[in-house]
Order: sequence, then C-alpha cells, then structure tokens
Amino acid sequence: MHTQTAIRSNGFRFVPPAANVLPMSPSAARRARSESSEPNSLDRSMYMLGSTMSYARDTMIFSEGESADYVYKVISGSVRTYKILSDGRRQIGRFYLPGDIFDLQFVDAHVFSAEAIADSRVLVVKRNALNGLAKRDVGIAGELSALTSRELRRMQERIMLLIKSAQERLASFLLEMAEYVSSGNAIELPMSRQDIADYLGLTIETVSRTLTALESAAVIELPTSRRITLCNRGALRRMKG
Amino acid sequence: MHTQTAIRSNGFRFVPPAANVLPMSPSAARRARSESSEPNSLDRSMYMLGSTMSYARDTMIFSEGESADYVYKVISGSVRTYKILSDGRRQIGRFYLPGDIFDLQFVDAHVFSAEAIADSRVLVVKRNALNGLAKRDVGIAGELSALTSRELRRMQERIMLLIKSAQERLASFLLEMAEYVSSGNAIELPMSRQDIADYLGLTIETVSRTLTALESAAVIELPTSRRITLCNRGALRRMKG
DNA sequence: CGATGCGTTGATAACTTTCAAATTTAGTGG
DNA sequence: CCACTAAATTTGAAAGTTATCAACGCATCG
Repeated sequence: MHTQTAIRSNGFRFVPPAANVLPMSPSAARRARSESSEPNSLDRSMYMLGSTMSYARDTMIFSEGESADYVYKVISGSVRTYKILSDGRRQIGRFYLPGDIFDLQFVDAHVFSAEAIADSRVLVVKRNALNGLAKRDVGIAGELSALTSRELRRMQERIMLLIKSAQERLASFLLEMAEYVSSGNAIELPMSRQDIADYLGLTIETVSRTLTALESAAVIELPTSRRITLCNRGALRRMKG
Repeated sequence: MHTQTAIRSNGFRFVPPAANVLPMSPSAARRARSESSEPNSLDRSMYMLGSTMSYARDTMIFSEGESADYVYKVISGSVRTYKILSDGRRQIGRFYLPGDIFDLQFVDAHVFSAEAIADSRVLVVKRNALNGLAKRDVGIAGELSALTSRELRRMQERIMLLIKSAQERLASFLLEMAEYVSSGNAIELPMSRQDIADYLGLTIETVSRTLTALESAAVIELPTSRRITLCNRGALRRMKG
C-alpha cells in the first residue's frame, strides 16, 4: 500500500480545482487549462473519482515494482520519480509540479518509485475507474492519450538532453524549469542540487561548478541555492545546442 | 510529402501478415503476436487500411517538423528515427525492426526524422483512419494505448541507459539487440557503427574500442563488423549495471 | 588497380568524476 | 532570537573516462 504520513481524503465530494490549487504557478495553471478542448473534463473526473492525499517531504508515494493501481495528479508541492541502480546510483525520471499528472502508463507495475520533494498534496485516482470512464467517454480517452503522448515526447526530449555536455544539460534544465516555475526571470527550484544532478546524469559537484560558471559568465544569478535568476535567456538557448 | 524511391501500394486489398513478413525474426514475430489479447486485431486493421511502401537504403521516410499524418509499421528491413542538433550532431531516437510500429504519437508534427537503414518495406496507415477506428472499437483503442505506453517505457529505459558509462551502454545495447535480432547467440546488426554511436550518445571510436575490449574479455566475438556473437550474457548483464 | 567508405587503433586533449576540505545554509533547542 | 549542530553546497586537486585528431587497414566497387 501507499506509504503516507497523513491522509486527507475528500471522498467523492467534488472540490473545484481552483480551491485546491493555491500554490499553482501561472504557467502550470495555463497548462492545466489547455489540457483539453472541452475544458477540464478529465480534470473534473479525476477530482470526482479520486481522493487527495498528503505526503510529507521525502516520503514515498509509491515504490518501483509495486502494482500500479492509481493515477496521480500533483495538487501542491512537487514529486520526483526515480530508480535506484544496482550500484546505488539514482536516476530521476522526472519532476512533477502542481497540475502535472503522473504514472499514467498502462503497465502492471510501477516502473519508477515516487517521492514527495516537498510537503505535497496529491490527487489519487483508481486507474480502473479512469479507464472505465475512458471506455465510455471518448473525450476522456482522448485526453488520456494526449497526456501519454506528451509524456512520451518529454521523454524523447530528455534523451536528446542526456547526450549533451554538462553545460548544455544545465542550460536546457534551467529553460525547462523556467517554463514551469518562473515568475519573470526568477526560478524557485523545489529540488536540491543532488536531485538536479540525478536528473541530468551528472554529479552534484559538476552541477554546482557549472552553475557557478554560468553565474561568472553573467548568464544567471544565484541569490540563494534554491533561487536562480535568468539574466540572459538568449545565451542559455544558444548553449542548449 | 513522403520521400520514397518506389511505391508498391496494395490499396485496400487485405494481405495476410505472414505473407508480407518474410524476414521477421522469431522474437519479432512473438512480439507481434503478443501485441493484443484478441490476436492481431490492430495488425489486421492496419493492413486493411494501409499501403505498403518500399524505401531504399538511406532514403528518408519522413522529416522532422513535417505534419504527422501517418502511422508506420516495419514489414521488412529496418528504420532509424533521428534528430540533427544545431551543431551537426545526430541523435538516433530509436531503431525499428520488422513488426515494430512507429510514429504513433498524437502530435501534429514529426518529432524525429525517419530513414530506412536497409532497403525496407513499411506499412503506412493514415492516422485519421486509425483514430477513427479506435473511436468505434475499444479493443483497437486499447492496443494503441498499450503500444504508446510500451514506447514510453522503452524511452524511460533509454534514459536509464544514457546516464551510464560507455561499457554499460554497449552491454545494454547488445542485450537489447539480442532480444530483437538474435538467432541463438549471434546478432546480425542492421546498423553501422556510426548509427550505434549516435544511438548511445558516444563517438564511433568509443563504440569500436569498447567492442574490442569486450572481445578481449571474451564476452563477445566479432566475426565481421555487422555480426556479433554473445559468449557470456551473464557478464553483459552484470556490466549493464 | 586505385578510389572510396567504413572500421579500427593510437596519441593527446577536454571534460567529468572522485576524493577531500572549506563554506554556507538550515534546523533545533535553549 | 541566538547559538549550535547537521546538512547542503561550493571549491580544489588529482584521476579516470571519453572525445578529438590523425593514421592505418580492409573491403567494395568502378
């Protein structure tokens, strides 16, 4: 079962998304809105069918290999999926931020493990319920397909990223995060340097050094370790390769 | 439109898969069979709706950015999808062998370009036709979802691969190819060293050197450059990490 | 038979990791 | 609120891995 610290189930009571999504950034809200042509049909269904669960920082949401009976949507906070390799290295599959749906795959068992990066609230929906709905409602089915396709595309972009140099990876990462969590040019990172390193397939030292180098080149500023200001997006895009 | 060297359209005439799939390896055939619980329903539909096209070695099937109106299935030969980065580097998205379906994503434009690696025959099906069918037939829709999910999973495995060392990548690659194109312990590679390098995010020299090292370690044999014999799969699995 | 393309091998350079230590930040209890 | 402790991040030096540049071997094909 799920390892959680606290449960705040809302049962089958319908909770309007806006009320539940306080910390959603403008860009995340935009994504959520544009997910469907018939606005938020899947979103509505998920809220109706699912329950909201709370997870404290660094607690597990599910574990690799467990049977995958649920689909998840981040309400607040953020989530990382990851795998531990036999030698102890950790590869992060992806970061999920408010509005993101994860573990949508039609597979029996979880391919990755998932943990809350910060204290988070996650909408949890029975996969069967969602699939049953999709069978009856072609609009929902289409939304689910579109989401899976988008996830596939993201993974393909990720592959393009991982063949590049450390500087290129960081540049891509910063621009990617800017799309997600920026307000203006300031990025508020929910994850640690170690998380970034494991996401980009680098060591924490290389991440740190590369960020310092970007700061020296006046491309970014690092007011605090979790906050990064983009001073020159053009330069980042050029570096991205 | 499609860049092709020769067209052998079979219109809407139904061609039994077995007749069309001469060079399909045993494992590819197994995959094709196991794609569906109601055997080959999607497969049948694709043959009914689509046309078989022939592409000569190294000719383009479609190009990145073109509108993606078709879904493809390899009948014979093999296909690579790829992207060219701004600095000229090429990243190969994936190799597709007989039985494999590609470009199944619900996106407007091709994310990758596709070329025939060897002279190939490819079944080409209008995406609209397939989607229309999926709307009416929940079994077809399920098969399509399953294929997309499987593709997503493959990409996730690919990501795990790309953070590893050259030796680990080659070990993974060899075991992956063994699943696909092996007869016993002999692998007949359809692709060049450069293709392998661009798939694994390495240089051709590193691929060559690593293979030579594996041969020195008596893990593989290299009778010819396109043929590789696995002498010690256990060792490869351990290396894979 | 020479040209051409592909693959291998060698030497060197560039980049990233590893190990170690210093520094900053965050959390906790007084 | 401040001081103290632990954790996270940054920085430095050395080692390891892969890329780059160059040359060579080998097969195929006019």
